[in-house]
Amino acid sequence: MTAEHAPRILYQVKQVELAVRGRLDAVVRPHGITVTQYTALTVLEQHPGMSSAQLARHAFVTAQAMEGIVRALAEAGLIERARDADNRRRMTISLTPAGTALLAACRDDVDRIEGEAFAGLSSAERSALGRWLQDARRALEDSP
Amino acid sequence: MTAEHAPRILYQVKQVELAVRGRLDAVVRPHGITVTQYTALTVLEQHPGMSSAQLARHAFVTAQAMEGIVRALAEAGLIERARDADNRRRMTISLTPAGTALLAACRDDVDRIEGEAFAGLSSAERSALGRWLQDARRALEDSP
DNA sequence: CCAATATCAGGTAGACTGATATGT
DNA sequence: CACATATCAGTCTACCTGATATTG
Repeated sequence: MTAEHAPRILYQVKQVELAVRGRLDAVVRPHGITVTQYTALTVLEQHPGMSSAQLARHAFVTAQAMEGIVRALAEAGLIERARDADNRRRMTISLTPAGTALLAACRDDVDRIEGEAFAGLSSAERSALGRWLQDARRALEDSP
Repeated sequence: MTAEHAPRILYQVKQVELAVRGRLDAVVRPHGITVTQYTALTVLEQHPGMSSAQLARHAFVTAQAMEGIVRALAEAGLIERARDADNRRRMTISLTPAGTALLAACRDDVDRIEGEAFAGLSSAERSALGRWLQDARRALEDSP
């Protein structure tokens, strides 16, 4: 007889991410960007002045992969790059007004998706969930 | 003054998934498959006899996208397809011994990654986390 | 005839490795 | 000279849309 393996938490994380991706795509696509590009934009909103290389490390991808995403956002006029005065090999990235406006235009829809996903959770439970996920990310980025 | 937006739980889910993907890639790549292919294999392990179309719905992708993944797994000799006797337009998929062996060979490494990610959580907390994520997936798949 | 399934064909996005240029 | 950053080029995987054939 075969042992019943309980689904791994890692697997369930991926499943939620897959389900979210489709919903998020429907929200951001009409604005002309992809989910990956949207995510980069939200990181820049929280951390203005990041470089492409920093964004890449943050997303666990190579500098080259992030380059393409950043270029697409720049060509769409959603971000601007400028040489860092202190470190002239670096390009700091900031949102343009159009980039800020795009994020604002998506916010309610994204909040609605999050509301649906975690409708059954209390405020305290949501805090715990957020904290556990944040700890998981940190644990995984520190160890390799 | 700018309001501080607490990072969304959806965002944190994606961050964990990104962090996991890199680690998982290092585990499965030496076996000649990608993370996406590995995930499909684990679904088939839990649900033997699924069709490609069912796998596609499960992963929130089109039948065509899953087709490519399934074909790659079949060409690698990790799965087998057979016409469903009851419904001859369907191809039911099952793991080959090589597919089962590959999953077994990865299991400890994947368990180790999960252990690192959620090292700080008690058994009860892990259960709660798994349940909340499962509920989130269901809520998102039911609503669209 | 319509719905589901499998599959072919072509296109795009995002990931990789490798190579190059430049600034610290 | 070593290292970090930005970027070009080529390739692969995983998505997508559209079209076709078969079965229920």
